[in-house]
Amino acid sequence: MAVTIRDVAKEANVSLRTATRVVNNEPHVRATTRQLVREAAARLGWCPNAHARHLVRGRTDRLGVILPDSRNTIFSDIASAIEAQAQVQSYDCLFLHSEGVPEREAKFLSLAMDGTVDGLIVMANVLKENHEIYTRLLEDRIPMVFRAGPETPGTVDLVAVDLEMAGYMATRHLLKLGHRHIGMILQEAAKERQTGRVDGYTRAHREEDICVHPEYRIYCGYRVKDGYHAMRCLLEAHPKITAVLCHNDQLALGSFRAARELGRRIPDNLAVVGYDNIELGRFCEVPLTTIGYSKGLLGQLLVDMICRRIKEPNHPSQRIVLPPELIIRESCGYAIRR
Amino acid sequence: MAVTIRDVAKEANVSLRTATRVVNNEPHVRATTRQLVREAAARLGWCPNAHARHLVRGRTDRLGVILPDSRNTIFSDIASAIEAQAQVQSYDCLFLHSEGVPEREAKFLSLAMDGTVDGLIVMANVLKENHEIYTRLLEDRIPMVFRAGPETPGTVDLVAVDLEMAGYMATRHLLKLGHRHIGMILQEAAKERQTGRVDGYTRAHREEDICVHPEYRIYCGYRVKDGYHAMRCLLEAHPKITAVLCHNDQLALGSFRAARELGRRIPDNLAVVGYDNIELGRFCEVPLTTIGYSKGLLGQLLVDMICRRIKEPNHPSQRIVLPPELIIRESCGYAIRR
DNA sequence: TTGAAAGCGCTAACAA
DNA sequence: TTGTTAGCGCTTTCAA
Repeated sequence: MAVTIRDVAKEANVSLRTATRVVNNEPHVRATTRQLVREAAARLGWCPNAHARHLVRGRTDRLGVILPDSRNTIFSDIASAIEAQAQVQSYDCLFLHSEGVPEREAKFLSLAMDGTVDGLIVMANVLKENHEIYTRLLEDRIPMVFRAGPETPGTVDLVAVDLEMAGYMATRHLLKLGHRHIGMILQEAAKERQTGRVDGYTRAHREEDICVHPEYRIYCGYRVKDGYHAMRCLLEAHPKITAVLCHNDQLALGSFRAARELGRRIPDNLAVVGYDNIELGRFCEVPLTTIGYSKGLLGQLLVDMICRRIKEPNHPSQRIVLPPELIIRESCGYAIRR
Repeated sequence: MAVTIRDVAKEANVSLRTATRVVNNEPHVRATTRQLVREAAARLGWCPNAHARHLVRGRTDRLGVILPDSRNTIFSDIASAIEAQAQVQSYDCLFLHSEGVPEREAKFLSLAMDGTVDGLIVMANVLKENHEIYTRLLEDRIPMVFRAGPETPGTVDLVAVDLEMAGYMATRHLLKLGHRHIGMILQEAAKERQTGRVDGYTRAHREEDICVHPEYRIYCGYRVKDGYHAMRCLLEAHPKITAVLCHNDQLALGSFRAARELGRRIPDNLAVVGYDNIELGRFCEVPLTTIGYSKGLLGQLLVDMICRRIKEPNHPSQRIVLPPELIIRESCGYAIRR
């Protein structure tokens, strides 16, 4: 069967202890002995068994990162940032895509319980179906940090973007451009837990004494096609709408085709604002005006938090809120004629 | 510390053996005893240690899937198909994104060596830097299957799409529409190992006795922005070009903005064809004409192959080639005026 | 139907 | 500098 470190020790005529010393780069081994063991390992093609190692060490130096949607590239961007910082902290990452399926998310959560990973970074969309499991994990002091809306309840480690401010900035931008009928395409899954965007939208309207139309809000899924259908419904139901705020860039991009099919031209007679600042938004035919935030900082904070939680399980929990930034490109055009 | 199955056995006043029988749903346990153990486990909040279990079992029932680019949604689609079939075969999947970085790919390959996964599905873009490692893995009979071009050498399990046919179909479509100056935006990384598209392109031209311009081919990276830059370069260098074949949809979508910046309107005076049939291609402003293939079948075959390889390490290797399909939408418009 | 005990491959406390 | 040995938490052979 597979060659073990015992075989290597035997081959090199040293004890098991010496062999492990060598393969783990521990000191107190004569250089010649070290060489001997190295050669034996290479000759036999020895490869350490991860399970044995993790079992005895009681840790894996591995982080699990639960992502909601593998098709939305914003999560790839954040994942990159997480991975970069994890490397700094000497951790490997396992990226896990729940795709909005509770059973999948639950399975990933069990990876923390069964020791496959040392801790979990959970990116948004905590599924309420798994609420019990989360509670249990938290009670069991399994290291976890969340990326979520600032309004998330509970005492957990968390980093968020100021969604109220994001909604406010985007809305104010549109109002200043002269828009008076601004729709919102929002994500159903975040309806209850992320009210920030709507709050900001409302505040911007109030500030200008402009009436808010709740019927201009439509809730949908998170896929590209959902953005398409949402835009169609919204525009067909409320043709007065001249601008739309989208929950994220993916939905915004999906909505472009619907606008065109209904005879709308972006930005000539329809303005669209996204959220996330994904790469494709810069390169689509009409570059997307959007809300951005520092993905690098987000990833870094998430990793640093989980690492601290792993090292100090009793450290008081912490929440950090990141500022959003309005990125003006072309999808809102210039001020509309009144 | 953590509660072990020993603790559970003690709590239930049974032996270790009986406890494992219960937690693994083995027969030969009296119903009342079973119940006793279950309750004890629940009371103690016992959770099996994955490493211990995998160590002794010698397997994990887990597959590693190496993907080249987390930002290209085609891989999300194929990953979904893989995961679905893996579930049928009772395997879990770990999705690993190499992002074109040799070190990352190498690290993932080691997951098969160290027993973290039972086998590996490698999606395209095998990095030549890791050629040695691949050779070693193959020699060590680590279960691996590849998704690659049909022209990939060696005796390995592999499933491919007929790229020559894909290139032929796309080119012929454009030629029939009247295009005579057809550019190609190709992926640098696949330049040497995937010549199929170019072969098909050439064949279609020959068939019509139309001259092939090698200078109409440009090679670039795989990101959206690479598609943008490639299209700019290509069109600026060769304004005669009226149609462009892209290595994949992601690149095609990235190229749209470049065309617009150069005063080209798709499809009015520029036709674009992609490859992969990603969701966004249906919903961008001008839906993308592209080459598709059965992602479901691709994923299924990949999984079935790796499972067979795991069960029968000495089974003769197999290669399967899937047929491509031309999906006509709007990005090529109608026949151009000559 | 139940249990005692060996051992998966590795690390690390302790001894020499 | 090197070696002996006891586990990590689990599965499984064999015996009762």
